Amino acid sequence: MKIELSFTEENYLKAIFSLSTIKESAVSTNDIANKLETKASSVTDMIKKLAEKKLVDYKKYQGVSLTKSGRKRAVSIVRNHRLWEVFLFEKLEFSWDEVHELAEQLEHIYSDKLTEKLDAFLDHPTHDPHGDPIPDKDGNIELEKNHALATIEVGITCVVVGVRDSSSLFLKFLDNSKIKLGSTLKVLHKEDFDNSMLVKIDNEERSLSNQITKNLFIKEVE
Amino acid sequence: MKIELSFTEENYLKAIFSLSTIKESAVSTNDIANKLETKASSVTDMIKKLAEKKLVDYKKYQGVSLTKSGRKRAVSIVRNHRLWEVFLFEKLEFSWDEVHELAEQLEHIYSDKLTEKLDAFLDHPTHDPHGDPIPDKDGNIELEKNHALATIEVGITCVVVGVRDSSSLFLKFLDNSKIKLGSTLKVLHKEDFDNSMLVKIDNEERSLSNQITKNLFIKEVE
DNA sequence: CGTCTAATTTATTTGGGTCTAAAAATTTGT
DNA sequence: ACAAATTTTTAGACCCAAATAAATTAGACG
Repeated sequence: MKIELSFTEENYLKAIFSLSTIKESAVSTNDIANKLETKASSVTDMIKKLAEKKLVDYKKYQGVSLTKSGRKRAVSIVRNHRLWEVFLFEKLEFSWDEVHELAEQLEHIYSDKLTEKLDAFLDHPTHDPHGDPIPDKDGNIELEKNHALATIEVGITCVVVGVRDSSSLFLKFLDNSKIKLGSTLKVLHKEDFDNSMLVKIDNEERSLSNQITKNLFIKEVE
Repeated sequence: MKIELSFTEENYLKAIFSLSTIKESAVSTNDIANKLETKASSVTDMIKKLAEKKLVDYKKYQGVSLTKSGRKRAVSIVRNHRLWEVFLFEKLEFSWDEVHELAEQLEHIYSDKLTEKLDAFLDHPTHDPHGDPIPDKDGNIELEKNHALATIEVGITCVVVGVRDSSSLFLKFLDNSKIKLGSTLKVLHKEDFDNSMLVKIDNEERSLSNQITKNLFIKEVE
């Protein structure tokens, strides 16, 4: 039923998936090479392999896109990755910045049963500790038009368009902090240590914890 | 600090460790080949690699034994394996016979921190779901003076505390036979002809072949 | 048309692991 | 103690996955 894929093949699928959510159009060889820190020629090779396995659609010089089954596979790896991140963060109390590397390993242990049991154990979480949405078991993934503030790069200016966590506690905090819908803010610095962020709001510099930034939806502005 | 080992190298270490707990003396090339279902010549090759990395002591034709650091590494893999088994069994509710295969994968994800956090999360378990002892973080492992059922005298009552052969085939057999950890059984008769045993389990009389009885660890009760 | 850039092909390399066949060392049987 | 049997080691080759450099080709565009 499910083809055995190597570690590397799975990483290519993931990369193509991630690039194609950003770019919409077919993904170029160079983009992939860039993302995976390898050479374009290597990418072409791998693409051919994946095309043979019907995981990507490939026409020479036209870039690649995932087929239905390729996408399915990619999404399920992402699902795995994010579920493990939740596990590591919530149950094992790893810190925010440690979970990614470990999940990179764990995501490749492929067993549908394991994934579903883990999902149930974690109480069907919808987002990982970085604020990224977890695909459901049918492969549906929340279309994030709205990025969490946590995912934004330094230097970008954006406006608040929503919240993920609508608890009164959180809303009260926002109120006190003078952050509201439509507030404009600019990302000045990201602290690797705890992933807190230094932002400028209303010409004031403020530090926001990851807890905050992953629950604030924003839209980039130019 | 810790050398990167391949999946295969780690499996050789595990195999050597497991064989040397049974045999006490140095482990022979053939035994390893047998256990790993490969050829003796391949084993010699790998042994040399491991010897270069100072993980085993190796003198030609004399068999191998683990060095201090080799043993340490092997034990930590076993520790990992068994902790994951506990996790899968207790938290994710996998059945007894499913956990082994998955743990075979998980054990190779090597991170001291992960192991220790997992250990703490599981509340420092001392035995895995098959009844095998979990080494502590310093690499000490409980010396099991578990007897195999095969060695027990007629008339004695005992409880199942583990298995020697943890193949899924064997575990499945036990499952079908309604024999599980903690099952109480009494030895009614030993058949000299084929060394099979007549035992009483759950008030039912059953005959168990020697193949079975020598792979079932039990503890005597009064 | 000529030029530039991105993509592809080809031929090699590297790393990891295994295997066969033959030689060498060890063990066993008498 | 010595020939026979067995185990272990060598040497050489093989296979696979993946990456690479260098040369070639396709497509875009003034």
